[in-house]
Amino acid sequence: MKHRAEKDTYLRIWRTVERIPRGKVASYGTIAMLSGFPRQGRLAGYALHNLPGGTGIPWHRVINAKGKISIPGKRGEEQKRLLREEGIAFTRGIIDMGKCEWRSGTGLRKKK
DNA sequence: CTGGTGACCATTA
DNA sequence: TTAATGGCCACCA
Repeated sequence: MKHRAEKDTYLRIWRTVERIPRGKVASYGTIAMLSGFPRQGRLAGYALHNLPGGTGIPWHRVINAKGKISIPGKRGEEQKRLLREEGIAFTRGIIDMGKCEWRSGTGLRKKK
């Protein structure tokens, strides 16, 4: 095996998503940052879009920075349903960040 | 190589 | 408040 460098990028993101605890959510940008790619939320989205099924990775715990679901179509509806089952509250289709946003420790936070 | 697209984000007006 | 713009990376034709 030789070339696998590209997939490695996705694997990193998938691994980070796997770390999200139940009942919490994280934005694409956060996932990218924790994976070692600051300001590359697009990659997180791309990686999850290419996420194969049956991996057990909680892809539904990843949303955009606005606290909403970025996935169009049926897949998005399914995500909303899964999040509700985990106790995530939706207010007018928006998740209460700051309450449900996952932090990988006390050292990480959003700054303004 | 070039250009376009995407489950994004922060800044600016 | 909403819109528009730039940036950043990976993939595809």
